[in-house]
Amino acid sequence: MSKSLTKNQTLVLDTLTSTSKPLTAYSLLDRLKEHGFKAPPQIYRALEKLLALGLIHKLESINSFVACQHSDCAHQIAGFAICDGCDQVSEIIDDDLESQIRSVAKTAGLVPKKSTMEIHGLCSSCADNVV
Amino acid sequence: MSKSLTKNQTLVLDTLTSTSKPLTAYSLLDRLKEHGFKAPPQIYRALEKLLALGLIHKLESINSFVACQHSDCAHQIAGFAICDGCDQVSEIIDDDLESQIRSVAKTAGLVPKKSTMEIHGLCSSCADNVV
DNA sequence: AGATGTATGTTATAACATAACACTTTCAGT
DNA sequence: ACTGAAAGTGTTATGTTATAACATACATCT
Repeated sequence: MSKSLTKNQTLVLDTLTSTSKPLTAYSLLDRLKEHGFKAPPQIYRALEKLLALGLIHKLESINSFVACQHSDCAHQIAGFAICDGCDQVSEIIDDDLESQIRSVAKTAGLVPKKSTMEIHGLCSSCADNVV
Repeated sequence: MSKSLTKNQTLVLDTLTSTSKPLTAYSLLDRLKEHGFKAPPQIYRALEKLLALGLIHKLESINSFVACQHSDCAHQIAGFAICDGCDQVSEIIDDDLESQIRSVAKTAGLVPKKSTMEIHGLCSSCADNVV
């Protein structure tokens, strides 16, 4: 059995999982104050661990965190499609994308360790509403 | 001739161009204090304009800015290979990458507006030195 | 029990970014 | 050249995101 999560880690993960939208560290802190959280390091330490376990992802372009939408992403390369209208995020895992990233890294002579790909735009329903 | 840049914009762009490594807004501010810059908004406003003109890029994963390496990046879609050892950055523009991004966006039902792709790792010389 | 490794609570501060206001410069249209 | 709109600047203050540092607690192994 894999290592179980601590109370704080579980609370943070559950909050992200049940929200389905990306949350910032400080909005997590707000939501978890009723559970005794008081200061940013409590949140950031839980996030750090969850990231290392591949259970969540950080969206660098919006300084926010989302639960992984797949079972276990620890070593996968994912792309994210982020709707700027409703904040909904889709996580895309795709062999072509992964090989594309490796190929770009190779072009640059880089041994890749970690990558982020984030696409911003409007989802179909938000695009319809703007007109 | 395209619109010319203001003094502040030129100073910021020249600093980025002559450095060839990514700089944060605050390190730009430090370097430009001798030219009369005194407060963050002066830097951020210049950066904002240069971004809009496609003359620089923001690397979201390290909160830093680099000059565009493709003299006039009308391309909105670029990938960046970032060496965590020496901070050197390569900007990659590649038709396959671009179509890959469009395809990922389409999978997610997103009309893409802007995308970021940043790959972290070690360049060949840094990888050799670690051993 | 003692040693080790990890997690936690807490205070303080560092690092990144923008709001708001007053003033100046630029430049197209009359 | 005048003028009004748009863009740029200087400045102060503040908001937002993230980590350093230190003390304490708790679990696990020998």
